[in-house]
Amino acid sequence: MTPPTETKTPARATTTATTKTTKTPAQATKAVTLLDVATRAGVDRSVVSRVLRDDPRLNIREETRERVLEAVRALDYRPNALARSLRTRRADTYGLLIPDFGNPVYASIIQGAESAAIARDCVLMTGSVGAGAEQAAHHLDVIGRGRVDGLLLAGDHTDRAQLDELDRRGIPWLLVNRRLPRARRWVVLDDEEAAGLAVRHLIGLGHERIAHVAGPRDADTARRRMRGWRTAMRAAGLATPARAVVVSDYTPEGGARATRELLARAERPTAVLVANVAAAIGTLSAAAEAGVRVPEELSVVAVHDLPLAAVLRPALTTVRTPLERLGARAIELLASTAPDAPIEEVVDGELELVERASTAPPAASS
Amino acid sequence: MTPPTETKTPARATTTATTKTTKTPAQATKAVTLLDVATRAGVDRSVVSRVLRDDPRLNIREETRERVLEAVRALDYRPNALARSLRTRRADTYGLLIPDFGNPVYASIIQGAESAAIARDCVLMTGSVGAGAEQAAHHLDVIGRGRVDGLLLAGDHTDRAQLDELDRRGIPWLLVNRRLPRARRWVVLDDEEAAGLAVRHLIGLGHERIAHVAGPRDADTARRRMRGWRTAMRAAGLATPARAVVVSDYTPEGGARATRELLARAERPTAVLVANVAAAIGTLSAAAEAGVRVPEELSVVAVHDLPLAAVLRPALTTVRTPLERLGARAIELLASTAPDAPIEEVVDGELELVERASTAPPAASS
DNA sequence: CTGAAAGCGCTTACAG
DNA sequence: CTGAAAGCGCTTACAG
Repeated sequence: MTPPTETKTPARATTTATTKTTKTPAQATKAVTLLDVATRAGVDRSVVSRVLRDDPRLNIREETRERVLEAVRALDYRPNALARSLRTRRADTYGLLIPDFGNPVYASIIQGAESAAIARDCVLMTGSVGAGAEQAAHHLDVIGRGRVDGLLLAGDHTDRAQLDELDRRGIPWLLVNRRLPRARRWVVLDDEEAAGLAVRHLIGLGHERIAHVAGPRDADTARRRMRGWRTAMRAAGLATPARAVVVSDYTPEGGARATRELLARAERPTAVLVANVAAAIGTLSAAAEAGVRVPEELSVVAVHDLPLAAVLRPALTTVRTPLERLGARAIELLASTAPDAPIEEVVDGELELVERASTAPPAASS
Repeated sequence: MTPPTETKTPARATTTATTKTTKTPAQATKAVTLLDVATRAGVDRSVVSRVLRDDPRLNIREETRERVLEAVRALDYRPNALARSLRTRRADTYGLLIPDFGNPVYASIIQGAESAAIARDCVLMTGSVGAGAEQAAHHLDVIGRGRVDGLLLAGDHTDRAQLDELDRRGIPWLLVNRRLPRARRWVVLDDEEAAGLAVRHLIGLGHERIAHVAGPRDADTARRRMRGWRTAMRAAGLATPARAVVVSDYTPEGGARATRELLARAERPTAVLVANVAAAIGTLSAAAEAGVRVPEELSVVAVHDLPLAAVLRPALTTVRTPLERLGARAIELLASTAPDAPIEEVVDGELELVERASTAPPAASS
């Protein structure tokens, strides 16, 4: 009705460009809103909203619905997620906390979680906590501000106090790939079976002195893989002396260090199960450095497969684990389970021994 | 004033638990709101808000301010980020799109961007687009719904049409580690210099036949590294024939394939610059497979350093690049630059040749 | 069968 | 110096 007033700004022209003109088409790109769509379609905002969310309690003439959808298309309307979330009290966002983006094992978990989140029309926010506890604090703080509907906790930087804090704030959480005492919400892989599979492969090749480069003492995965090693050894009547085990972390450097220690011991093993593929890279490196030939003098097998494993020298035999499925399953469980209900799940199936060049029968020499 | 009414629900007791009781302390964990804090402190909500954001236009008695802060602490109040964002029209969130979480080069970029976002009290949302274009579409769609204040685009899945779409929606974007024709907002590393540094290292060792395992033809980084290789070669009076170049992608498998091709050619090089560290892993693998000893028969150097490089056999000589700084700088530029202003920045300094075991003088045999 | 209204939890110009 | 009010863009019980 009222035509755009030509605002003449005489003397007091300032540098600020925020003169409120009545719509300047090219500029400003003011976001299209529900009201814009409603106006164009000649209906109320609420009708547009209901059409878009397919409200079953909405009986509308097909013709009107068409008009609404046409307006949505014409204006390329995209509902504002923040406004929607404020109203519905659902952020449609899940958080995932990992130790470090550089760890390729977590890459697969992230990938799985991301796909599952997308499949639910949600968004995944992944943060790393690294070495610095202050980064973890930041993430927990942010998360407390209503930005996520739930939080996946992978990696070792979670303690009981943090879980209590999340409980207090009413934010559902789920431990991924690890457990914690008194925390009855977790989803993990069958680490024990993965380790067992690797050991049985070595035993099948004829090995008897099979060492274990284990993960960190306080890591839940490490304990379960160690148990798998021990159980499989005993089942075959083989000894599991303390000297056959050396503790490492899940990095190449750690694996190298641990392997050096192992190779320096009196009675050298003919084979070794490394608890983690990244550490196993270090094992190969340490063996080469010590002049120990793999697989002739030392067979090496590791838990978790990676594209990288195929391209190492020698190519690394691994146990493939469903890491991506673990991430996806974690989102599904988090999204579909009541916040106070326990979740205790071992992701099933899909363990597979990927035989490459790093394992072979022991040399006849012994 | 009115005491909690004891609601006796006689006959029509249903299963639903949402009987509106006047505060049930233990249960429900209703989020603390601004009003709760205001009520406890005996002031208006607006005062609390201003105290918390340190509004300079607020003159308040020190005593009152104390009371407010005390209430905030006592209730452990955390402002709702969604409500705040809706009002201020700032999501305090930046997006980052990468091709693949499994690529360790991007891990460093993410890490840098994450730290920078945290430093600005913002949140980073990282999504991967992988092979599937539909995942990219999902992310772009989500981003169009007001969830981010700006978007970092790393990786090759961006085309001009997507940028136009973002422009239309008024979402500031910035290309990271790549450029695109007619897209004047990017931040990159000094790829040319990085490649040059590597080549000069090889030349310094006495090499003359220096091949190049290049990146993908359409990758901007690949072109710049190739130019660096060529320029450094010519500056030393060395030839850069077409047969000295072989195209690869930035994966170990691709690097292995390309290197096999290179080694099969008539006149074998004594050294090779691999455009990317991941591809160089494949180069080592292919060399070993072909019985070509590194570095005795072939020196190998790659762009980008990784912890992994130190633990390969032989340990890989690399050019360390400030990837983390690239990610951090990208966030800073995105946050501090007007959406329509051009950004064309080469992250400066910090290139360093990390000499390990994969490079040595050429064998005297030639 | 459709519209008007209230409200999610904030921030911020505006009164008093 | 502090409070009341409007409004960000949605959704959803409630009227008519």
